[in-house]
Amino acid sequence: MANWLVKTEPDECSIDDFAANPDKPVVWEGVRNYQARNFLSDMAVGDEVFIYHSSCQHIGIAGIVKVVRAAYPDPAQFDPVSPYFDGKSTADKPRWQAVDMVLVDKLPRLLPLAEIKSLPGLHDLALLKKGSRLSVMPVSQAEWDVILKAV
DNA sequence: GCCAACGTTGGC
DNA sequence: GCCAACGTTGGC
Repeated sequence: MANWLVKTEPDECSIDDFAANPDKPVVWEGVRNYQARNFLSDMAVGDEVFIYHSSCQHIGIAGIVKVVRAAYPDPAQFDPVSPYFDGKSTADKPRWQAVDMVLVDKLPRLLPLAEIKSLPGLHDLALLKKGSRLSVMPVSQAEWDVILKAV
């Protein structure tokens, strides 16, 4: 059992998209970075994940979702119409992975980035590392607890 | 819109 | 294998 954080632009997919249809798994596709992909592959069913809204007006952690289907080949990589299409990917040798997730809770308030930065014990969190662009990252139990407590 | 930081590509 | 050029990320 592990915890994670994923970034998303809310215009693309926000916590409200999870909340709008709580029984329908959201396909977390389009991750096109190898390190992030490897973390996706490490996710297990039942793992809980912070949803982080980036590149938007209200930047921060918006809610919690959980994995309901572990990593499988990202369907978008085979779809020529998709912006995530990858011509170098084949069915027997897929490059990219997706997971399915559903809502656990929308946080009662969005926890802003500035506030996350002020919390103790998060120095190792990739989110706060200078220049880090990692979009899928592990969150330790201690880090998870610190963040949750601050909400 | 700016720009620093990063990852990927491709020529050599 | 090196590294310059390029495209992308993402906070401000």
